[in-house]
Amino acid sequence: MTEKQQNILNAALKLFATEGVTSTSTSKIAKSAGVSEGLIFRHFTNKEGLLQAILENGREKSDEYFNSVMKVKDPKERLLMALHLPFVIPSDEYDFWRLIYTLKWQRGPMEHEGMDLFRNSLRQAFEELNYANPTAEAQLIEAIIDGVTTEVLLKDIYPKPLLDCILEKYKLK
Amino acid sequence: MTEKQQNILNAALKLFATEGVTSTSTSKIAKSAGVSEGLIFRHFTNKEGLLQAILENGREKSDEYFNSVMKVKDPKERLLMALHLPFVIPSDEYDFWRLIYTLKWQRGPMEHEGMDLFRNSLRQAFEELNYANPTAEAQLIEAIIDGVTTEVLLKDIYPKPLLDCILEKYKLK
DNA sequence: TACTTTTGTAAGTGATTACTCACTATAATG
DNA sequence: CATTATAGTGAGTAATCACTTACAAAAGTA
Repeated sequence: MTEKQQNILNAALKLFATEGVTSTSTSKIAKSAGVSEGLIFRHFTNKEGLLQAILENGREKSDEYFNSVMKVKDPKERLLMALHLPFVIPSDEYDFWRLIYTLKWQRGPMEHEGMDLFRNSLRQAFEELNYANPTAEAQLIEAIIDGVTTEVLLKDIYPKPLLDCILEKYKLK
Repeated sequence: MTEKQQNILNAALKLFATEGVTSTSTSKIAKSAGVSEGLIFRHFTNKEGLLQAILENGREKSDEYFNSVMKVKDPKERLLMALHLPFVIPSDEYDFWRLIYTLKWQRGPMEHEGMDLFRNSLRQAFEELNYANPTAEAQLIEAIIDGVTTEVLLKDIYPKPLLDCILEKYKLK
């Protein structure tokens, strides 16, 4: 991976996240990355290929988050870990997650293998805790993580009081 | 409002919601609405004007939802009403709400007057119920409505078990 | 009926789009 | 050193973009 190749990826991620994929032209990316427009196509075939490269690049990060939750054995601890997720995203990853959340509405939610394992591990935690409807509970906690992450990415909030409210609902405090 | 004018609004809403605003060309809208492309500009000045017309058109709907919650006096009943919101959206409004949720990431969340009143009425309900941090609680319930609405709009879920889980967390059952 | 306003169209406009091509500079390899 | 593969450029391409303009049909109004 050359330096210019990295510049392209960085510039494209920032532009895709802030202005949207279709509103970002390849010429704008090239200008922002300080390379010729042709180089984008040499390295990434086309605009879609560039987007996919960004997505693959970030998938490793997201898998780490999911794994850090799944490896926790104690069910209560695992839920605690899951509910912390929105608050442990480092701000230099915000652009990537904004991109993910934007793409959801045009291309559907990301549904790779790791995501399924994550969902199952949550459901299993609720089963072990004898919740009445573990599947629905897993769906809800996913929705909460989703909604809270949206708040974190779009507004600037005070994490602590919000997290306290969440944990109280699940009696994890 | 002519029939063709309505056709344009309907076609544009559907295309904007499913493919995104910037990926939808005015010629595509015209073709889908069965009118000449020029008519779009006669009636709505430009593409942005068309989007604004759609948004104003839908604001009445959203205000009705918020008002139906705010007019409830009893705080528990009001929270109950608010948490029902994601499940009372009729499916013929899905396109509009998908559009709203998409735009959030490019143009920021919609922040009109009615939204502020809604937020305050939720905070006040938590105050009356003597919650420790009403502001954070209002933020959380907003995030939950947001996340659950996302699930409703993007996946097909069973509303009842999910709603049950939510109400149990707030001891509203 | 005569006149004005509104609604609608078809054929344009220049600018921008994603992408290609011919070519050069650099680096790796035998 | 000679050869070959890779990295990089800049000037193209046709297609599409949002939008305009000139003009006709329709509808309202006196």
